[in-house]
Amino acid sequence: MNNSLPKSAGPAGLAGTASSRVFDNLRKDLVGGRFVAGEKLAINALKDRYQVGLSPLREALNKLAAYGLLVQENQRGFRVPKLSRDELDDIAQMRLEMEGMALERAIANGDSLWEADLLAAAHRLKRADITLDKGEEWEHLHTQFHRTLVAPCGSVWLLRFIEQLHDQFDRYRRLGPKMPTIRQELDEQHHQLVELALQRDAKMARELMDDHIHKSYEVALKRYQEHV
Amino acid sequence: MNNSLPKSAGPAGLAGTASSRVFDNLRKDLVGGRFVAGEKLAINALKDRYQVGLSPLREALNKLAAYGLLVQENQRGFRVPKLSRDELDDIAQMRLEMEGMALERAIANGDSLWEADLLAAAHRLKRADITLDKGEEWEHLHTQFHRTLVAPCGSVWLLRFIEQLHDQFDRYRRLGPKMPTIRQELDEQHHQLVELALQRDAKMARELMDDHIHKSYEVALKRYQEHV
DNA sequence: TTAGACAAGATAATCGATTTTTTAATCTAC
DNA sequence: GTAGATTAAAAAATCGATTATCTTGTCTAA
Repeated sequence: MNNSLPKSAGPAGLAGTASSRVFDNLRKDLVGGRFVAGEKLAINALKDRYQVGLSPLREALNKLAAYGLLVQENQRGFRVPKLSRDELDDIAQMRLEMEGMALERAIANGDSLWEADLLAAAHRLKRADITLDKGEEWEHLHTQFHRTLVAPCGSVWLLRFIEQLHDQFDRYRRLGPKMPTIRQELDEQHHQLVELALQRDAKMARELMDDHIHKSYEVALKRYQEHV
Repeated sequence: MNNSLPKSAGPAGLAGTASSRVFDNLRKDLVGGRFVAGEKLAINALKDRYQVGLSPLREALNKLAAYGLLVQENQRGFRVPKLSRDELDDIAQMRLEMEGMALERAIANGDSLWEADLLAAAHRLKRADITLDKGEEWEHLHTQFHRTLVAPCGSVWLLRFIEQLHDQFDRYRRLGPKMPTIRQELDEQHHQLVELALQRDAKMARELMDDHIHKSYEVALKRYQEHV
């Protein structure tokens, strides 16, 4: 028997350790808005919540702080970063620049395997949407779709930054309840993005991507403003 | 008495903890090339080297892994990331895009305080160069200069990514011994960058920045090729 | 020979307890 | 009353020891 099934999607292919498990779970919960922004984390409570000892928990918290999903202060532990309009604008602006760049490069580099992956990812996403999002399913497939879209951009660092920005952006977008109406419009764009990618129309694809991020930004902003 | 002196330049204003101290030191050493690329880190040896216990050491290693200066694998600890031509190209390319963008924005936003800071940073850097680099002095002032140059770009995330890319780039640039000849040429450009920034000539400044990064890239590439 | 099983040693990860520092509450002097 | 000192409780950071996993070398059976 071998360990071919990755049990964790942590930093790299880290599997199995308590630290990586709690990292994954905490990351999901932070991105999914299950903590209050600005909140101070009570480490002992987290120990219970994630069923893990102190050492692996602290290691996970340290990683998340370095990743930007937590802030760590002097000798007073960890807290969930505050949200701000300025930061949301910053994140959205950066997404525009970086995902636009990545998409153009991906369209230039992507091979036919990419085309297949893209179609598959879009299909899975659409199907999940019909069944109306049981749990985190749609979120995961959505992330996966955007990841696939830019995957062959040729820059490991660009992909890394984009991923990080997505996590940060989702802290805003996923405030409050779901909005199926707007989602439909955004889902429409996902398919148009695939179309344009397959046609290798980099210019139009980038414009659509800009629009897509703009629309998502408006959703996120609304959520943020309602949430305050 | 208060604690107005920051004792550490860690992730945020983290001061005092053993973890943050060892994080800073390890980061310096990794960026400065005092570890062999690809090397597996012997945690017990690090404990002695940095005079610190296992827990804070592991926390620092976890942070560095999330930051990208280490890689962490399954259940077999930490290692220093390998170097590769492809990655160097990627990093340099990303620096071109991001620092160019940041510089343009900084020139648009920077106030007169920035101008003063910039002149000061350039002066300190030049002076350190004359006294011929005692220890890490020049490196630190160099980092500081580039940081100051883009500081008022208005994007926290852009600054963060640039910082990260600098650390990665320096893993290549700082292989092997110093090269005073080329450094002189690069130092020249630092002053021209200040000139153009003060004149608010964004276009020329960006071109010069591109050239500056290109030249640095050539140095780094040479080092890398000699180092293999 | 050589692939696979096994055991011993080394290393990584985790635990439980201790030390240090912060926080909050109370007290005291003005 | 209020600023500052004092101290008890809480929380963070760290330590020392334990447990789990990997690695290496040796052996055995085909």
